[in-house]
Amino acid sequence: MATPRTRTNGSADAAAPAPAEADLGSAAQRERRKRILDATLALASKGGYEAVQMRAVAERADVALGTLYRYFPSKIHLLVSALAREFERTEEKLDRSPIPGDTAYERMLFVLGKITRSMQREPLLIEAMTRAFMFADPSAASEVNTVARIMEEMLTKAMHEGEPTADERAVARVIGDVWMSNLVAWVTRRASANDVANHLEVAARLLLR
Amino acid sequence: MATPRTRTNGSADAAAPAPAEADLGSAAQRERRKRILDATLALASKGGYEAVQMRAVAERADVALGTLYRYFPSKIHLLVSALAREFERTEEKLDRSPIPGDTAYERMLFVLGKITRSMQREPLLIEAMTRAFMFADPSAASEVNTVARIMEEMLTKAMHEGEPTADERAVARVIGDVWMSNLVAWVTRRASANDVANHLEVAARLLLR
DNA sequence: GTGAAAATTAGAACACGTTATACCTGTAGT
DNA sequence: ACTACAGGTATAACGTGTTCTAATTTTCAC
Repeated sequence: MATPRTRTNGSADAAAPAPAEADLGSAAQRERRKRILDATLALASKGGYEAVQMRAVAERADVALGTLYRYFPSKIHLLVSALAREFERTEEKLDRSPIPGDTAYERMLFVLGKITRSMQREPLLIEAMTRAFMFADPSAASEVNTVARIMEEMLTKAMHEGEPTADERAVARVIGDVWMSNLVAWVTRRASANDVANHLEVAARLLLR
Repeated sequence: MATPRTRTNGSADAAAPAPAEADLGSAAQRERRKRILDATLALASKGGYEAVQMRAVAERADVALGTLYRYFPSKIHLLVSALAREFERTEEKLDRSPIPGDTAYERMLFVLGKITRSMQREPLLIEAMTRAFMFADPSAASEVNTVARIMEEMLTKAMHEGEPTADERAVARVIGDVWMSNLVAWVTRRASANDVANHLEVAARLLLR
């Protein structure tokens, strides 16, 4: 949701639509939302999930705690929304320059490598956003879905331009699944960045010949 | 860890080995541990992640809160340990009777179907354990690893008996990754049980010909 | 059996996500 | 300009995971 919602005191709002991206609201509101997400990223980059404390975010974004909750109804919504914004930016960047590589396999590896490297650059940020994504409950389904959709789009486009076949879509989804599982393993330090890269490469090879 | 640890007041004990399964400790301690895990399952089955409250677990298991924390240093450790125990039981059951099917693909689908159906039988329990698994931080890496290892074993054995090749191991890992991602999607209600089954089938087809 | 060490208990205390309360402010409609 | 009201602020309060403290009980070596 881009516009703060009037607080309906109903319980879980799993059903609330929340178009996930539409710059509704006044300029001041868009500005506030941006400050909140920026504060979230800054805190997450510095200290990971636990450092993203709602009081700290509010203070850093220069809004009241109640306002923070009006914009993002939970820490999970907040972090997953931040992740969604980052993914949107990443996708835009990817769209701007063509993906090098002669085969779908090569192009896929290129995209996976890009994401993996950005992961290594900001480990705490990734830890925070990954754990929020994975911990999300149905009330944040919309935000989580946005992220999942963008990831699938990026991986689908990695293979080639234009409409993908059903199988290509399936391959992209599987690789996305491998990516997410490995992200989780990486966050718990069960897998090194190298392990992640290797597993992704193997999966791409198995699926893309 | 099977035996309660003396409380070393160090911070994160990511390094603590905790052999993950060795029935050390007195009979009374094993009994306490069992009561705690049983209480955890009961509460999770009835109300999911949020119903597994540490005070409630302690009361139901008839131990003091401090004792609960001595056995399981966090709610995450507790739930992931419960998941590990369930997985061990599932693996034993699978080991007892041979897996039907003529091809690796068919046998894989059989095993996946088994796990998927048990998931539908206890949705709240699965929700609780999945979210804990996904949210885990490095301090619970050992417990999480136990679960991941068993899952990989089960999926590897699904293909055929005996030592798997490197590629078979890789295939099992990828299918495990798909499984975990879909569990997450199912927990947030972004995917129905049917979606999960379909995605697993497609992944198995793509990887096992 | 006895005493030391470890485990257990009851309960207080603390941290942080979340909710609630009471008041203030800016803006839109008249 | 005036008023009404949604949005914002400051702050208290609450719930649950986690930690701490001070007994008490159990276990184990001798």
